[in-house]
This record gives sequence, C-alpha cells and structure tokens, in this order.
Amino acid sequence: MNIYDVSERARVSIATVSRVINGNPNVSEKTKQKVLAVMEELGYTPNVFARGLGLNSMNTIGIMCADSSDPFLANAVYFIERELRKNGYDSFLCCTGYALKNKQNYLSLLLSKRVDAIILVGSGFLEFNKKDNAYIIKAAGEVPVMLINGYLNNPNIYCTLCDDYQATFTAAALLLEQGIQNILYLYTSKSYSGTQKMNGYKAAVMEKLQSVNEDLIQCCPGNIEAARDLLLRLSEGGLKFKAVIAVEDILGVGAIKYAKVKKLAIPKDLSIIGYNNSLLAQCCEPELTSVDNHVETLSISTVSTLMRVLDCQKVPNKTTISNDLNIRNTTNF
Amino acid sequence: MNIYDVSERARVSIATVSRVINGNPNVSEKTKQKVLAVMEELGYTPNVFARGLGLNSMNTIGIMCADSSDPFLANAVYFIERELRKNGYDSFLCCTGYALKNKQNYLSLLLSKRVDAIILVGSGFLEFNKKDNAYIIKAAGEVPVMLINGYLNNPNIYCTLCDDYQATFTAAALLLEQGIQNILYLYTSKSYSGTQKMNGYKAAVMEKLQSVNEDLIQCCPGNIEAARDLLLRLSEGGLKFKAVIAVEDILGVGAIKYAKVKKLAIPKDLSIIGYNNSLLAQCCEPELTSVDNHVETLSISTVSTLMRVLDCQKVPNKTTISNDLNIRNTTNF
DNA sequence: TTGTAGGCGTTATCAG
DNA sequence: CTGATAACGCCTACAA
Repeated sequence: MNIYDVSERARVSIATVSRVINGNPNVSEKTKQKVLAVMEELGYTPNVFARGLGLNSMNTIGIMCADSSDPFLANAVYFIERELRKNGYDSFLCCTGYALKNKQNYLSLLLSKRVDAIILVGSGFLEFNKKDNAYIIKAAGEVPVMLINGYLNNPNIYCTLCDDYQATFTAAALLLEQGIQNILYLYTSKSYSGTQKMNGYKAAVMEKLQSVNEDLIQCCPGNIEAARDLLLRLSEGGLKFKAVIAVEDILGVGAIKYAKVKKLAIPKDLSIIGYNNSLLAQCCEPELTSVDNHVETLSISTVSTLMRVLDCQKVPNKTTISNDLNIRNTTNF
Repeated sequence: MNIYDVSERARVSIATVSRVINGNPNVSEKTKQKVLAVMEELGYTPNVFARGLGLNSMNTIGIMCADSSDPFLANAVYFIERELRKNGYDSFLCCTGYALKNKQNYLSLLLSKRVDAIILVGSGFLEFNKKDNAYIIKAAGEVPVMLINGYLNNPNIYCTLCDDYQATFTAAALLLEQGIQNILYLYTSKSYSGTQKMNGYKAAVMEKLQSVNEDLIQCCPGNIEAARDLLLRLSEGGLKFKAVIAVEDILGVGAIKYAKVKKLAIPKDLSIIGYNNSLLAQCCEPELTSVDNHVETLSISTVSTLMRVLDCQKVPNKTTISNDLNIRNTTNF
C-alpha cells in the first residue's frame, strides 16, 4: 500500500497524490476529492521513512528525563508532551537515569533518530564539572536543545528555569522573621538548580545573621528513611535546629517522620518546608508547606519557546518562571 | 555525510561499508578496520530513515500510558523503557489522557510511525463498551499489542496482569476474619482490572456473609479530598463501616484524612487498605497497608513476552502475576 | 571477499 | 493544473 496504489486507483500521477497529502493548493477541487476518497477507501497512510528520507525530519522532539517515576519530572514530561502535541509534534521519551555515560548514549541515540530538537527535563542533566557538559553543547550544533531547570549559556541552547534562588531565599527569610535561627538545609545534589537553591538559603541567612553555619547544610539521599535517620543522627550528635528546608518534598516527609520519632510538635518545635508542592505534600500529616514551582507553566513556556526557535524566530536564551510558597501546616506562617 | 562519503574515503564500495555497519562476517578484517576507522573519523551515523525505508522498522516500540503523572503508571513506564533498552529497542511514549478519541488518535499516530509493537500500560485502555475496543483489535492486525492490566482475547494481543481478583479477595477476607463486616469498597472505574478487583471483594464478602450490601460499594474520583468528603457524606448519611478497601493508595489516604476529621482511631475504629503500594502509602500517617502489585515484575514480564513474540516464538496470550499485601499501620493484621 | 544495480515510498523540480 | 523523473541513503541479491 503506497502512493502508487493510490495514484493508480485515482487515475492520477503520484505527484498529484503527494500534493493532496501535503495540502498543496495547485490541485483542482475535483481531483482532490477523488484522491481523498481513494485514500480513505484504501486506508492509506504515508510512509514516514520515505518522507523522512526526503525531508530529513520526522516532526519529532526528543525528551530526556532522568527518572520518570520522580513526580516532578513525570509531571513536567506530561505537560511537555501535551503541549508538543498541540503544536503538531510527536515525541520520543528517554528515561536516562543519572549516570553521565547513559545520558550521553541516549542523547546520541536521539540524534541518530533525527529528532528536530531535544528537551532535557530537570537540573539533573548539568554536571558539576563543566567538561562533562560538552556533549550537550555538541548536540546543540545539530539541533536546538531546551534545558528545563538548568542553565548553559551557549548558542542554540535555550533555558527555562524556575527561580529557585528566590524560592529558598523567601522560605528562609520567612522562618528567620519568626525568630527561628537554626534552619537546617537538606539538599540532594549540587546541580545547577541545587546550587541556586542553596545560594538563596545562604543569602537569606547571611542577610539576617551575618554568618552561615555550615553544619546546618546537609546532603541526603532522596528517600524518606534516609532523611529521617540523618536528622536523628544529627540531633543525637548535638546539632540544634528548629526548622528544616528541604529541596524535595520527600525529604520534608522524612523530617516529619523524624519529628514523630522524637515526639516534636510541628510546627511549634520544628517548622518544615518542602519543595515541588507535589502530591506527597498533601499526603503527610501534618500537611507540608511546600514551594510550588509551577511545573505546568514551566513546561508550556519551554514548548512555546521551542516552537519559536523552530520557526526561526529570535528568542531569549533564558526564561525564568517565578514560584511561590504553598502554605500548609508544617509552618506557622 | 552518507554511506558514499565513507565508501569513497575508505576506497571500498558502499556495499562493503553497509556490511561493516551491519556486522556481516563476509568482510576481511583489514577492510573492516579501515572502514571502521573512516566512520569514526567522519563521525558517520547511518540514516534511520533510509534504513527504515528498506527494512520498514525502526526498532522502536510505542508505549501508551493514560497519565504519566500517575505514580503507578509512571513506574511501569520507567521499567518498561529500561527493559526495552536492554533488548536493543527504543521507544516512543504517548501520554494519551483518558478520552477514547485521544487514545484512538495516538494509537494510529504510533502505527503511522511504523513502530514494531505497541504496549498499552494500565487498565485505562479497555473500555466498558466492547465496541470501543475495536481500534485496539484492529491495531493488532498490524503489530503485536501488549496489554498491561487489561485482558482482551484476540490474536496478536498479549496480556500481562496482576491478579487483582485475588488481591481484593484476600484483603477483604483478612478483614472479615477479624470480625469486621461492614467493609466500604472505594473504586474509581469499571475498567477490566477495576471489575476484577470488585469481584474479588464481592466474592469474599459473599463467602462469609452470603450477601453483599451494595451501599458499601462506592465510586469516587481519584483524589484525596473527594474520597475524604465522600466518606464524610456517607457517614453523616447514616452508613456504618469499620473498614475501607480502596483501589488506589490515594483514596486510602483520603480515608485517613476522613478518620482524622471524625477523630476515629486507626485501625481500632477504622481499618484501611490501599492499592499499589506506592510512595503515598509510606508518606501518610499512619502508614497505609497496601496491595503490592509488583509493577517491576509486571513490566519485565511484559517486555520479555514481547521479545519472544517479535522473535516469532509461540507465547501464551495471558500471563498473570500474583501480588501480595504490604502490611503497615492502618490495619491490625 | 568485493562490487554493481535495483528497490524501498516520498518530495520536489521541471516541463507541459 | 498535471505528469514524468531525479534525488534522498541504505540494504541486498546477484555477479564477478
């Protein structure tokens, strides 16, 4: 079943069929209807390979995401897909994991599939060591690369970020204003957005207290038990803290579990602020105050920027989305 | 940059280059090394379109998933992707939403991309009205279709399911054995797996009590507030229940929130069992007893079945994975 | 072991 | 408005 079958049955040339398929106006209405009818009758669909061979494009965007079971990333992917669809683009999704080698492999795999652009979802794609980002910059030589929550100032790379610095700055400032001085900061990685968040926290503390206690800045694996146990150890080690700011809701939940073990009242003895405003924040008890980073807006903005890039319009290299605090019951705001 | 450039530079024919690319043994080691070196030097990658045009395959599997922000589905997609990768296949992911029309569109879109098979993740793809499943059966005429948590007995359709009937039967039986007779059953839809779950519940109740009180079977949208409010309304309407079996963890969390409002002790006044053993079950307080439906096993089994199908082996039309109860603190087991 | 040539299904350029 | 024909890049008989 190909264009020849259609042309034969419709008694026209394949060129005419091709014109009808592609909405070329240089076809008489009558011929067009005839061809359309035959295509319908035969259930004909153009072969994407043959088409791609000529056009060298499949109208497809590659999406990379380190872990689609991370609720924040999953949401972002969902919205991005939806927006791409609206614009007539399909997408490949790759769940790469966090290993650099894998990320590189998947990226070249996508390029080898001749995608029209690549979207990297989540700050996990930017390595601390700048040399390790070379593969992204190289890819941008072939197709536009969109970065969500990461920043790389290079040609053909476009970044959309939420203002993580402002978010943790505000969160810390609110706690400090209540007279809470020992704020424990829990982070998982020093990615670009991880660094932004930490800087926001430090700046707020600096502004109010003129110095930062590095003991209050702790790295922790991203699961409930690890966070809970880390806090228990720190507390037993003599560290004093009256509040926790966590860079992910799941760590915030860990802090709640810690409070439960130690029989601390929330927020009286311990205030807790999570990040991402995910479902987890509503599930726990008490419900978690959390930074809402507007993942839907972020996704929509990314896709709309990409569409303009593909349309050869001039667009800014960096777009920042503000975020705000969703206040629930783990803080006394 | 194409096969001709390579052949020219390596001073061999394109056929030889093609042989090297495809690992054909009929190439002298010396020639092979020369070609390999040139390919490396030029950074050559075969064009997938040209390749697909001849072979009519891209080594790509289409995955459809109603909502990748649903934790259960997101997990399944993650594992499926991983397994496909291991087997040398790439994948398209489509997040279709729940509207029939969209599902149909995405399916034909995937077929038009010439995927080698299609995996439908989640019971959300089987409609109650059998006629509405015709598009799936039709697709199976072109490529193998894998169904996860759905069952359709048709040629070229292969189903992998968790034993939902057994799961709810066991859950209900355990509660009944404790003397709890009024078990409220919360479901979200009458999909295939939804029906299986309900039948399991009913069978257990029938066996013990010889009759089922239909008032105890309630449909509820899949979010915390809806579940909480529904239970509040039912309770105020005079309905008595000492336990809740929910077909999703999120509804179980809703039940916990309900108990909190009514100041009911868990599990003393109200036992609750969730489903999927998701992260949510660990986040809430008390932590939720939940059916673990082994999503990783389910995914692995699906992909391995698919690989055998693509390898033209004879495989069963239906594979069932057993599941078990992860007992936490919302029950007194 | 290597090379030649035909075919895969479209699109696009010309010529009519 | 329509048709013939040359790309597009690869694979694979078949021939040497």
